[in-house]
Amino acid sequence: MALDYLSLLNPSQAGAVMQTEGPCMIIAGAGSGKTRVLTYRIAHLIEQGVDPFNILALTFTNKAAKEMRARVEKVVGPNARNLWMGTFHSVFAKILRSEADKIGYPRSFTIYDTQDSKTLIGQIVKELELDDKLYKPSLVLGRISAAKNKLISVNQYLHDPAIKADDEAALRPKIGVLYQQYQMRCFKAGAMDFDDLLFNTNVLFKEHADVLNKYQNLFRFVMVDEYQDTNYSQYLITRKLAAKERNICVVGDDAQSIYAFRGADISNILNFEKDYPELKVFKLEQNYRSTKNIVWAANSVIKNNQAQLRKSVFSENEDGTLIEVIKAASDNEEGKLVANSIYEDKMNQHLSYDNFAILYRTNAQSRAMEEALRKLNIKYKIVGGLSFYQRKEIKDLVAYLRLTVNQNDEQALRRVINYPKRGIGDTTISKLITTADEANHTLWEVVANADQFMPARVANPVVGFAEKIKSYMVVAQKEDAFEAAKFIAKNSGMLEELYADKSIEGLSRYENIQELLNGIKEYVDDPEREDKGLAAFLQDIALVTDSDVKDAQQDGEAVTLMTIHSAKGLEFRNVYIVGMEENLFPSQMMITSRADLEEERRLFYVAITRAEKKLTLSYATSRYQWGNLRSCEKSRFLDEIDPQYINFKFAPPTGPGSGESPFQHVFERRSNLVATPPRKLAATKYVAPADFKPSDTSNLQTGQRVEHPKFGYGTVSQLENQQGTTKATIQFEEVGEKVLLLSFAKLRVL
DNA sequence: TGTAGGATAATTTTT
DNA sequence: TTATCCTACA
Repeated sequence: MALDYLSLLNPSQAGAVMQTEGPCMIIAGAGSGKTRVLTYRIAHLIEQGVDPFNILALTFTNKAAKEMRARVEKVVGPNARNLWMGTFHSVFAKILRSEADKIGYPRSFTIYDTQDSKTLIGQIVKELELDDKLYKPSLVLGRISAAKNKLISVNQYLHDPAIKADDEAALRPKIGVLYQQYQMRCFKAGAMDFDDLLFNTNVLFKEHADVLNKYQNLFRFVMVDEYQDTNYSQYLITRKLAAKERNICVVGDDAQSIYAFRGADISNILNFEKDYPELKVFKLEQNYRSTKNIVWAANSVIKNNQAQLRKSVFSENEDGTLIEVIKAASDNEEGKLVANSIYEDKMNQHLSYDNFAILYRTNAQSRAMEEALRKLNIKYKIVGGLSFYQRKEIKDLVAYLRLTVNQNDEQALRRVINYPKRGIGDTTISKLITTADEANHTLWEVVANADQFMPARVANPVVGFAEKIKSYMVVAQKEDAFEAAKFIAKNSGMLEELYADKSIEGLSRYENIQELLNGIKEYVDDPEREDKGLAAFLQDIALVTDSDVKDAQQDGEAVTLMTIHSAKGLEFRNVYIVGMEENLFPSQMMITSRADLEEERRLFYVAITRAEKKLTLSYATSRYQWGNLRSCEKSRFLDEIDPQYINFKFAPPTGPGSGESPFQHVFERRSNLVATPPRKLAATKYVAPADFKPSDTSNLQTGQRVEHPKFGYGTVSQLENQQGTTKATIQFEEVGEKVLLLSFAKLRVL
């Protein structure tokens, strides 16, 4: 069997797979078969007789973990399910769940998401009567988070003169106090934020040698993917776990380090060599993913960085097509040109929309792209952005569930104590909080016994609320997560309230709740699930990101839209990197220091290397920002690509009907012309009649007049049949020529 | 206490 | 442009 997969690997890959004992570092260039090596390495371990329960493999996303588990399973069979595989956060949350009492937290602790943390900080700032302009929650949380990632405790923070000087220089001397208060409130609420999961794991291992010992014996083989993205806290956890057996293998690529803003520290790679002098290093430099042109272009970009481990990534694939650059006059036109290009390539090369990805620096850029894709009836899916679990109605129901599991969860309590309305106002809530503070009770104790602290008239609804929650606790103890959630959704009055709202949003909120319940049902019905309780479910979803959710419900082929950050680790045949403009990419916040700019450049490197066959870059000379037009300059990164890999392509002739001559993908290398705002307001905007009904278009003829709900009236000028689908070219009166697929387009024949 | 409407701020990237 | 926050009034 061993020979079997060795034949699939090149010498350095095989070396890394066979090196199972002792510390090992794999420097893996982009597209060099890193996942394949990790997969076979795990498979190899198992075939050598290592029990999967003794293997810990840490990844950065749930998706990567899931994918790797599936791939290992293909090689070694169902045994792979017993692997400890997951993100740092999910694996250690799981461990903390069984050990939390040792460090003073309840085992059913809540995980605060970023929003909970920010809200709490905002509340503390208010309570301490600090200036909320100065102490913005996101800034304060960033400071706290950075401290935790470096394992700086509240006490250390308060007593460190350097930190003190820093905060005072920034005119924010109270950050330490806020950190202290925040930490205390979280602790009281039985809650940990994302960083606490790692911080407290360190505390646990430090203070309880027996526990550390237990996991050292359990995890005889430790593997870490994307090692360049680990922070100090994560580094220390893995070092401790591997201290005994020293069987640790890390995989990383310094050129792809893009999470320094989250505390990731490239020096972990350098530290690694110091910690394990007997280290074996493997370099994977052959790129199997991309064409030569793409690899060369990427190399020409990254060599502008000073700080990097030298390695030479090369490709033996075909040269491939040159990189195309699209220049657009505005963000909307950029969308249009990209969408057109996707449509053309799909048709000409008989591709599926799954082969395309549009990558951008910020989530806000997705909108222009979406609009353009919708106009051409191109299906797309968005990864990231507002997560399902961040929607209001979902958070509301989840807050009820959280409160049922952990009554001290302050943020959950505040969220639902007066939702649906039960006559508990802000005054009452602040009174409850101050009472709890003064009498040194938890908020829940005061809520449950409100009648002892305030007049009956105000206290009654509060006590009633507490009784409700108590009854949920009973249900949750007897029933599984689904039954409990269903009961709570009904009994809380949430379902009723949402059902009564007949607006479009109201309807979709109601559906979202149903979807959440379906999700819980699925969770409970999973035959391999051991713990079907509410607490386990909540723990699970707290660490789910939307890339995971969206992936699960992919239906049919669609173009993928996402930020470059979330594209890491993925690959697509044709990739579009949009918004190649100064102050956008590189981002305005990242151009002041060399280190930041280099991280931004690595991000560009990551983006380029996602493409297998064709890469297209685009930029706009003007862009809407906060409702008004700003002119933009093309990104410095464009000039860093060696021009020999770029196609200086001129535009196809302007089509009839498009009055504003939008098709100018002229790449002007030396042009410093200031953009002229191109956009004129649409004078008469066509509005579809309310009773618009699409007709059967199977017998459509050229010359016929049609109506489209978005484009208005037009005449069919051309019909074209391609592999069973019919393309219609239509001259619309207001928006000009459009090419529509009849199977998608909603047309009414007049 | 609840609501409506105006003022105001905001866009980096994510577990 | 949009979302959230705050204030004034019922």
